Amino acid sequence: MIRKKQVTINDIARLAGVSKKSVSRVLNGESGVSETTRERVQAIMAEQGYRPDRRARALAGNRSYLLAIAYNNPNSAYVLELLQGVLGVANTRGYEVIMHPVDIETSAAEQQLLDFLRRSGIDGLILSPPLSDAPEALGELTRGKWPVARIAGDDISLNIPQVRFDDRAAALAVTNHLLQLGHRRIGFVGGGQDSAPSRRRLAGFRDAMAGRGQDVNPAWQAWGEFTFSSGLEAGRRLLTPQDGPTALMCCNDQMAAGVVHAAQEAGLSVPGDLSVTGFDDAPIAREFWPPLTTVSQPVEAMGSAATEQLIDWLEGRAAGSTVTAFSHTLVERSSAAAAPG
Amino acid sequence: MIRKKQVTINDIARLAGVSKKSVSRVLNGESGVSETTRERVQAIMAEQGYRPDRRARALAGNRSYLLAIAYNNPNSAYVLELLQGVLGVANTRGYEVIMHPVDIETSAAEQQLLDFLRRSGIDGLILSPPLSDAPEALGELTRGKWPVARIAGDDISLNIPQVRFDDRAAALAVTNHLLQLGHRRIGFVGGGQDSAPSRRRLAGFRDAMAGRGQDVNPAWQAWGEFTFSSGLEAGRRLLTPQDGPTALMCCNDQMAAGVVHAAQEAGLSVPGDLSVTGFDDAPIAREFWPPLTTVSQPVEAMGSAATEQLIDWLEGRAAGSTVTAFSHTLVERSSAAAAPG
DNA sequence: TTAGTATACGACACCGGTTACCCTGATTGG
DNA sequence: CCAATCAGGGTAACCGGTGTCGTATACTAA
Repeated sequence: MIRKKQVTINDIARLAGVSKKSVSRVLNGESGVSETTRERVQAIMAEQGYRPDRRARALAGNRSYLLAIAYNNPNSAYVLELLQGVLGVANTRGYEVIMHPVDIETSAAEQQLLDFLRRSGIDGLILSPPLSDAPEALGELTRGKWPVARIAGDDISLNIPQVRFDDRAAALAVTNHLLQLGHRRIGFVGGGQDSAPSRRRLAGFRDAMAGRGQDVNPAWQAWGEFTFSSGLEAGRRLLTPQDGPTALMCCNDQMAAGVVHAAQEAGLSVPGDLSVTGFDDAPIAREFWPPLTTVSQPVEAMGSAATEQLIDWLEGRAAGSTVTAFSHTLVERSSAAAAPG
Repeated sequence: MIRKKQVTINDIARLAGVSKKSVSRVLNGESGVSETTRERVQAIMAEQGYRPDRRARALAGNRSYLLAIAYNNPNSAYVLELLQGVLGVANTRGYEVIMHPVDIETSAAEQQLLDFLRRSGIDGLILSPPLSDAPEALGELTRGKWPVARIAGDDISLNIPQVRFDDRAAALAVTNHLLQLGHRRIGFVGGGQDSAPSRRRLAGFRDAMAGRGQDVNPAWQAWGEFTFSSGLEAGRRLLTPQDGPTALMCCNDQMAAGVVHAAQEAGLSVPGDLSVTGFDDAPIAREFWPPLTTVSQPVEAMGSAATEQLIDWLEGRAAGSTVTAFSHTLVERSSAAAAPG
């Protein structure tokens, strides 16, 4: 195929009247080059539009300039938004990014990821949730011996770069929002009873309720599977003809949508009779009717941060234990309004 | 980072008692090796778990074993499903895949893609819709001079590998479905008036109507932007209190969802009073209520096919003009039912 | 003054494959 | 019987960078 003859390091060296090693030094910002030489070489590189060949660099330097994102999130928009953030910093720092879907049960994920790490020849791996949030899926991977960064809510203070999202605070915020709207009879719809995010969100929910001296009614709690249909079922179970909740906090938008539908089935109007909140700000939150009040994560920024930290670590510019925390934004739409009565 | 000392071609050569060139020949299926030698070498490669180093191969062979997917589709699930198909064949054939989002207006896309092609050092590029379906965005790229494959509905018989989806037949099928349900007053909601898929789908719609001798009523046609809100507006415009359509065929699921909501606003029940069909089988089609009757594309298979053809072409195994056609599957859910009355 | 030590380079091997070219022995055709 | 051909295989250069080490020059310290 048409592969243009590129300018190589040899051309630059010849034009600058120095050895290729010196060009290499300039390229990598190493010391041992005088200021004048450095400038001359840089000028020539710019003039010739020189771009070092990634393949050669990779081979000689025993690296690949390839990063990967491991993902198993059913929310595609989340994955691509994360990718966007990762790509942004990776590309400006000379890396490419490959995607690595993980669709096996988490128990086998560790082995599979270790294998991938060994075979693919990537320089670093970014673990995204929910995979990254399942300790049993990681094990060896997060001991700091592998070039791995992690995006997850929990900070188990591992020796790898981590990006956190404070689920608990986010859940507290939505719940408070409902409380401020006058709701007192508030229920909770979790997803995957064992999932770490759900547990943290439940904790935040309880914090908020406790903060106002409200009891949490176990009869108003249900656990789904993060899907629309499980939300629908949860809604049908929870929305009893009498003594039902006036608001439901759901652990993701799909389930919230299901709950809204269950309410409509039961002849309840949303948000007139029942307020419902989602979580994540997935596309469905916007595309649903009524549009869902929810909380959003700065997903793209989290991707950028993780990548930045990972590359810094790989290149020895920083320790492998950086932790960056991000927080939510409450997105008020129409599925939550003042409590009835 | 822990980078295991890999088995190299030299090790294999030494163990097999041949030159590394011979190992290379075996590796690449070249001739000039006796059957016995070939088998011996292969046995040793297997035994040692030898995997040729992609970087070295890339450097020496002046290739990169990197493919890219250019995408600008707002439907994330579509993009990731495509990726799944692409990854499947790419990986088994020794390639990695990088993602390349394109978010600029199509007029500048061509230059940007050419730039990307030159700078990134990839071996091949897969153009996905809607980008790949906008002739003005491609130009030079699809003249057969660049290592590009295209996934799009139109076959303008270019000299590059192409994968087609027959939008017209799919639209015909959904429309026929509505006709079979007894509908006669059927409207059409397009997206992006100039978009090629919408035009083809309109053609299919007309085919079906003509096939039953039905007129198409221009008052029952509207054009949105492929978004929920534009579907909502279209629905509000079309669903007049009297003399309105009894069914609406929409060009994607988001718009169909918007239309359904408009119907509910207007006091119409779906599918009782109005049947609505979507297109694409996006997640929302399942997550919406009522779940949308729609048509789905074999997206993953299309990704695989495009990749297969592209690699075959790159490796000189096939001509660059292969065209593979795929067709729809009608997904009957609950948003379309028998015509009222 | 002399030795010691940074500083600023260059030479050269090397990363792990591929490409271009050469060599040898056996077979075949005339 | 000899030349041409071909299957089978080896040698060495090369792809475009980086790592290691040697060395000349200038500067510093004793």
